[in-house]
Amino acid sequence: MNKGRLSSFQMIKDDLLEKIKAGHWLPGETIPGEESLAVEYGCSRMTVNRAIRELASEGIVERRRKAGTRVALQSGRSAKINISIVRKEIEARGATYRYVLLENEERFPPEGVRAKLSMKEKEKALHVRCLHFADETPYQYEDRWINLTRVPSAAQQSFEDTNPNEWLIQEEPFLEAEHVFSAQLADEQMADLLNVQIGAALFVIERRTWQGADTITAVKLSHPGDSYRLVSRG
Amino acid sequence: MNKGRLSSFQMIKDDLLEKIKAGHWLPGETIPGEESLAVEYGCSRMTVNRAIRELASEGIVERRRKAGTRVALQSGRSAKINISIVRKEIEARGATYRYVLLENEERFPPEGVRAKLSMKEKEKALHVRCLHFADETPYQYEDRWINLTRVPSAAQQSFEDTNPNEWLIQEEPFLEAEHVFSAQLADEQMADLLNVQIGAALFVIERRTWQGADTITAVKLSHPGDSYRLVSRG
DNA sequence: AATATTTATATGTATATACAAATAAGTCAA
DNA sequence: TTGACTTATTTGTATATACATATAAATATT
Repeated sequence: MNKGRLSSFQMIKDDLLEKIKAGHWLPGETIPGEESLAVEYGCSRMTVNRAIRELASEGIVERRRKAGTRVALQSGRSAKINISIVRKEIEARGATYRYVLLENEERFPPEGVRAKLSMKEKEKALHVRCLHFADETPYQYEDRWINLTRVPSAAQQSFEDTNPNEWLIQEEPFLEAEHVFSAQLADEQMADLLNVQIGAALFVIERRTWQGADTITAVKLSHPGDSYRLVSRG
Repeated sequence: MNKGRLSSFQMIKDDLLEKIKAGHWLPGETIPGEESLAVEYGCSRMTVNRAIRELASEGIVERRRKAGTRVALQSGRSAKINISIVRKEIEARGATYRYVLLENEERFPPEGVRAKLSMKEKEKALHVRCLHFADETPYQYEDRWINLTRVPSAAQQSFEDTNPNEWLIQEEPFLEAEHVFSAQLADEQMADLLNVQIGAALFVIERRTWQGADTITAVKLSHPGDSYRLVSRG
């Protein structure tokens, strides 16, 4: 009954989480039912319901009607990574951001890209390549293809001032994406662009972004591997 | 009023999300208040409240008392990565899993590791090193330190049959973790272990897991970069 | 004009009640 | 023993009501 400053469902949620983490109920074990917890906490079932429902949505517990609520078994672990806008990423490190456009041309995409963008043959896509600097050190090389059928307005963009990354997020804010992370070696071109030795390790992120059935853009982001660290907590 | 099969708050949530994605309300714009949406959908305010509250917890909208609810400005994207048990990862590729233990010794950890495990000086930790094979090809090299103060039972484990990865998940199921992903080059030792050229690209995951104040284990997982792909959707 | 105070309003939470839906467990029939 | 059916229990959702709280906007004060 709202004894502290936090709302009551939040207190209950915290208390349950603490007990679960402390091993009061082990993974797989069933925790008491809503009714009984409501009595224990001196509140209504709805309040307990909300607390547990939120724990369930966070993957801490699993619920099933009639069977009750049990502590989730962690079969693997999931890490949530935030890939923010490059500029912000760089600025967050306290470095100065600079951006250089290398190419902005309508081209017939190579086979692989055409497949990724699910485009018809003999259709042009926009090829944008650019470099993002942190304090004048190359930080990320961006090689992007944009589906012009889906985003025709991209053709009018110069991308001189606004980088394609930020422009697209502005233009198409709610997209689904798939990321592939890998380690690759720098070839001559990459070494030149990122100012590293040929054969240096690169941390590569490939991202495909779509909405509904339409793929909007496919991009390959390459970073010098010794300086790039993708961190995730949880 | 529950017109379809889905519950009403879910329908409202879906409908709002669809409208937001379609650009009915642009990022930064305020959507109608709960009261007014309740009238529109012919339901109670509480039902609308739940729909919008969930959208807020998913980062789609932002709410402020008196000011109302507005469509969130998308500042970046977040990707959820699932790092499952190595064995399962390998088996999911249709390959046969094999595991070889290389070392299992109590040792004084080097400075860096001692700091990570937040251990006192002159305290031993368990050093376990092993290799995970996919179809007889080296897939992952695991270099792990386990805090024996926190997990004393690890000292009794041979890790001959069960690998430390799975054993720890079993033993200490509820953990918090931090991951760092990076690209590195194979040195002589790595090249030998993973059967790659010296100077090959490695995809490296460093993970620290803890519970409360106690760090339980710190592990470095190295994979041949050209064969390892970490995929995430969302 | 700048600052402090008040007011109005949208969201946030708590609770009681009612019914829906899934399903574990128990019962009965073949 | 097996499978079909029933029932009892637990969670899931909807709603009305009441009050709490943050804060934008309006008003008063200096």
